[in-house]
Order: sequence, then structure tokens, then C-alpha cells
Amino acid sequence: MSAPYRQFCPVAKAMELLDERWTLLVVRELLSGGRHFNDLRRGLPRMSPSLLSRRLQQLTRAGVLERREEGGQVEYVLTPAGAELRPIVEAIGVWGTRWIGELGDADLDPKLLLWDMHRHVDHDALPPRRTVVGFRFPDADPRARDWWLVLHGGEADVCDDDPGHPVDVLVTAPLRRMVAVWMGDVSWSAALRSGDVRLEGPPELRRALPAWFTLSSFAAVPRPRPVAAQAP
Amino acid sequence: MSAPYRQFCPVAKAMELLDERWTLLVVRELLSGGRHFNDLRRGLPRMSPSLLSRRLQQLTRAGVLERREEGGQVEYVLTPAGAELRPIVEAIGVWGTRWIGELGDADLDPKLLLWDMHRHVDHDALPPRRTVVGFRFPDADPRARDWWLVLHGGEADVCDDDPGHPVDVLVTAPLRRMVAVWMGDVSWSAALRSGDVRLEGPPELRRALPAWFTLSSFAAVPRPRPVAAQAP
DNA sequence: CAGTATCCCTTATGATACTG
DNA sequence: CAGTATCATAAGGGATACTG
Repeated sequence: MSAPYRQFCPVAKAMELLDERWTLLVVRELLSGGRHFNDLRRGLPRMSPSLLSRRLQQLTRAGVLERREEGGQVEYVLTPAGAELRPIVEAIGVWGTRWIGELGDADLDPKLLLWDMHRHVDHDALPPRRTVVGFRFPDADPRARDWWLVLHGGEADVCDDDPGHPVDVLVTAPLRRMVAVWMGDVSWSAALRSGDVRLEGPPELRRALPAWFTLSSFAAVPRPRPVAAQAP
Repeated sequence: MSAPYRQFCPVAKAMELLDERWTLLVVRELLSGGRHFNDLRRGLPRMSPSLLSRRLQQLTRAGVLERREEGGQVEYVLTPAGAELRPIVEAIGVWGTRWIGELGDADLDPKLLLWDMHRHVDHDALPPRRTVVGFRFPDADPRARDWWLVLHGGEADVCDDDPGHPVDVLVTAPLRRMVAVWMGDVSWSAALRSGDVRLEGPPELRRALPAWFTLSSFAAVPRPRPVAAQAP
């Protein structure tokens, strides 16, 4: 743990914990419903397992979460103190949505995009049978170019290998564009109209697809008005 | 700057900035009204000037604050993006107030206590003449044992040397106790009744003194109920 | 699945001194 | 007042391999 601030101010004391790299992202994963070690890892692919392990221990010691082992199953559960971090994480996300500028290319991780999408599937909007959505990001790294989302019976599975089932709708888009749609910076309809995002498959499925996903929780955040141009 | 998270998630992007040691405390100082480099330093006594300088630059680049130089006077001012960090800093302070346990001895910095108090003087409650409040923390480091607060004409000056003026009221208390009063964990009246905090001076000033200070902004935060004891 | 164990290495930070 | 310059250290963190 890094050196304490030596201030009694509760902001400083809280930041001694929350300051540390990855910590609040681990909390974000837990707030999003991650419960198992490898769940969490999927949302934090660039975090080493040893560091995740350490963070989980620190958060446990801090009283933010609890490690439960029941029948060989390990579960991490937020305590009341941990649950009260939700407004903080959300406020930070809102702030980031409003004030972080352009994303860098390195920020555009298709794995995380699919992982986030799979958590926001509106299963009630889906056809009543198994549905496979393919994603192709022509500009992405070849190894992360093709993805499949298998939607069935309230489950959503992310695959980076062909799952074998036929694809019902194929979504093709530049990665940056797809992220922009996901984050609410561009609407599905605008992205489709411009031709940046293309859908292939039966017309009724193509029409329905946008409704299968509720967007990122931050998509609806109002953006700051750009500095108003002076009226002439 | 430490390595980016490589996530497009706005929480991650925001934390790339806010994550870094001291950063949010610098913002806290700005939100509390600090405007000049050395103002900020007083609220961040353990931060080296070079690091403060670097943080100010990073925050400027991030669009959180603006450096203004007018007539040789340098001023740091929060931008709209910076001002929108207020709810985050406050939420973190509230969380810290509720969930951080006992403070360590190293957290009890009399300098910061006095610095915080001087910002929360209710000048309208003061006698209409210059008032000097002395503080003595018998258990503190000898060099930080005695402090003076000179209150006059809407100004409040913190001194760690005898300012020369006669002391109107002398407050003597264990440092931890005084911090507890300040943070709202113990009321003035309880602390005085128990004898932990003692006031010396004319009775009317002793009676009036608690009203001279509005407590820390977090003093009024409701504490979580302790886990209820099981009824027998 | 749920983590530990290593190991190296960058780099963030603290401390101090100094300048316009 | 408002910072810069310099330096040594610790250690936080990334990568990888391995275990029950």
C-alpha cells in the first residue's frame, strides 16, 4: 500500500484506499454483478491475477467486500460499505463521460466492448429462440477482429471463436464507431444511415437488433454543451 | 503519468487522471477556495512543491483547472469540468466519514486541524474586536504543541508562533479529542463535560467559543448504525 | 476455477536545495 | 510568492509461470 497522506480529512483517508491503481475498477466490476475471481478478470483483462488477488484482499481488509466460500464456491460480495461506493463510481463515470475527450486507439478494446454488451442484453426483446450475433471489426487486431454473442434462454455468451452455430445477424463496423454507438455518442440510426455500421441478415432481425441491447449505463448522460458560438 | 488502463469505460478513463496520488486532494483544496500555489501547499503540507507543481500542470492539461496570471499574480481556477468534481469529492468525503475507522496517530496533524478551522470561522459570531484563541495539544510533538488563531475583521490567521497579542481563550485538549470534536464524532459539550477539552478565559468567551467555529463540512454526516446487538 | 509465486524494472514519489 | 532542479530510493505493478 502506498504511503498514507497523514491527514485526518476523510477525503484523504478514503483516497488512501481508492487511489490505488485498479481498485475502483474492481469495485466497478463488483457493482456490475461480478462475483467470482474469473468474472472479475474478464472485466479487467489487463490486470494481472496477482494484483487482482491483492486488491481483493485489501478491499476485504478495508471492509468493502467479503469473501464467501460456500461448497467450494468462492464469492466476493460487497458489504454495506462497498455498496455505498456505487454513487461514487457512478459519479466518476458520469464525469468521465462528460469531460474525457477522444479515446485513444489503445482504449478501444473489443473484448471489453463485447463483455459490456453481454451484460446489457435485453432478453425480452430477443426472438424466442437462440440468436447469434456476429461482430466484425475490420480495423481491429486480426486476433480480435471477429466475435460472437450467443443469446439464448436469458444467457449471453461471448465467444472469440466461432461457436459453430449459424450467425443470425452480422454487425460490421470500425471499432471506434461501434464504441461510439455503445457509449451513446452516436445513435444506432445515425451510424447505420452513414453506413459506418452495417448489419447483414434477415431484414426483420436487422431492424430488431438495436433493441436487443440497452446501451452502456453512461450512454444517457447529458454531454456538456459545447461552448456556444456567439450569435452574430 | 502511470500507464493507461486501456479501457474505454469512462470510469477507467476518469480514474487515469483522478487515481494518481494527491490529485483529488489538490482538487479538494481548490474546491475549498485555495487559489494560490502557497495556499494549496498549506493544505497539503506533506506534498512536495515539485509534485504539486506537476499535478497542477496535469490538471490543467486535463481541462480541470486553469492557470491565470494577472499582474504578476498567479491564480488557479477550476474550469466547469473541475467544478463538476465537487460532488465526487464530497461523496468520497462522506464515504470516508462513514466507513473509515479509527484514525492513526500519524493522521492527527495539528497544522491541518488549525488550517481547516481557520476556514470555518463564523465571523458573525465573534466579538466585534480582535480575538485570539490559543490551542494547546499537550500530547502533540513539542514543535506543534501550541497554536494561535487570530480572528479579526473577517480574517483568520493561523500562527505557530506566539503572535504577541494576549490570548482571549485557551483551548487545551488531547489532539485526538480535538479532532474528534472537529469531525463531529464528539460534541463540544460532551468533550467539555468529560474534561477532555478545557477552556480557559473569561466565562462569557468560554461559553461563546463553540459557536465561533462551524465544524468540518463532514461533521453532520450521519454515521452508519453500528450493527445492532441481538435482542436477548 | 481460484488463485500464488517470482522476478525484474520502471517510475512515481519524497526530500532538499535552489531561483526569479 | 511561485515555482524548478536534482537525486536516490522504494515499491508498485506488469508479465509469466505455476499449483490445488
